[in-house]
Amino acid sequence: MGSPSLTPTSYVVLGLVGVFGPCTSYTMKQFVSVSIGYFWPFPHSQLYAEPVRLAELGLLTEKQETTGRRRRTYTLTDAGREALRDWLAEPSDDPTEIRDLSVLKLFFGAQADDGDVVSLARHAVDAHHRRLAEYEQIAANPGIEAHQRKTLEMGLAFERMAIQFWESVPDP
Amino acid sequence: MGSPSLTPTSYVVLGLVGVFGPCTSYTMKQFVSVSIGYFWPFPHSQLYAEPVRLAELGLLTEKQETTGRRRRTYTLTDAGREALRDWLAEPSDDPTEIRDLSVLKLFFGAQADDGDVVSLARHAVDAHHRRLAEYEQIAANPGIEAHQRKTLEMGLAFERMAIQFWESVPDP
DNA sequence: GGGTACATGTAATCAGTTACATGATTTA
DNA sequence: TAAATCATGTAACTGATTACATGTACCC
Repeated sequence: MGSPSLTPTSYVVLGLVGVFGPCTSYTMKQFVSVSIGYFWPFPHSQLYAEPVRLAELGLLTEKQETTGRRRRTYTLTDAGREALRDWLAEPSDDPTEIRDLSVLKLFFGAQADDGDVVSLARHAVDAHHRRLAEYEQIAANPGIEAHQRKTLEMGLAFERMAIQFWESVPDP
Repeated sequence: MGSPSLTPTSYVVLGLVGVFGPCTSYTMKQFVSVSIGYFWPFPHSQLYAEPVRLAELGLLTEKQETTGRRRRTYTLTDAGREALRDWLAEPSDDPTEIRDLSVLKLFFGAQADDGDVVSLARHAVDAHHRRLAEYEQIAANPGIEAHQRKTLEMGLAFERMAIQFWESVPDP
């Protein structure tokens, strides 16, 4: 039982089609760019390639326009909805990966030239401020679904923490 | 100017050889598993494959034992040290990626069965507690280099934040 | 009606992962 | 000396990224 070789990206697609109902890759792309894309980034080409695979596996159905843009609309099958629900039911043990080049550079800071770490920290503070502002703008929309808002709160908390952290770096 | 097509992993290797001086892949592996491996994970095979590439590029030199384990010891060349320093000097604009399957599942929580989100949160609290304990144990060692300790503090701050966050999830 | 931005995809490449495999060393 | 574990690698595969390419709609 269970699903053969679905990646996180697969479930993202299943989840998105679940959220929207029948939709196209572009619809997903738009939504991703202001939501999960912030903490689980991937190129838009995946949103075109992955649904094809999922359709082959019988987890989505595909209907292509015969006219105009000939875009493909995807719909969850029962099997797809079940695969998604199974995945959601199983708590994850994989640890969080925080991939941050600035942190990586900080780690090797002893080998940097004087001043480089300080300017690294300054840039990071700026970047996290900008990111925080983006999140706050998104959060200002009152219509966000509860779980998605919760996720956003994680983002907000992270950015605030990161700002505090990087502000503390230049000091002894 | 600048380096042609070095990945973050490349710089990790350069940085590690810089930290240790001449060393083998296994030495790197050991250190990675209690330091950067926590927030920038990758399989040990990379630590065998990547130095070969870097040696071809002239950024490392390789010396292989002729006897016993025939292990290869790598050393930074001047070009390698310069490439590393250049990279460290340029502040990164790439945003942080927080890859966390639990957060991803939370995001799609509206489509989960009753109770699944709550148990997801419980598992996450546990996992982050365990991770925090590991970090604290590492931090107890007084001999850690300053920048590395700073990085560890980021990890500590993140885990504390994550615990707080996930504890808040089951509630309204 | 021409330019520009939005929209929709495909093909090739490659870094990273998985899986395997064996050699060396320690320990019981 | 057998077994277990540590150490050292390689080969194949593939998901993801990069780069390209073109179609459609809108705006000036």
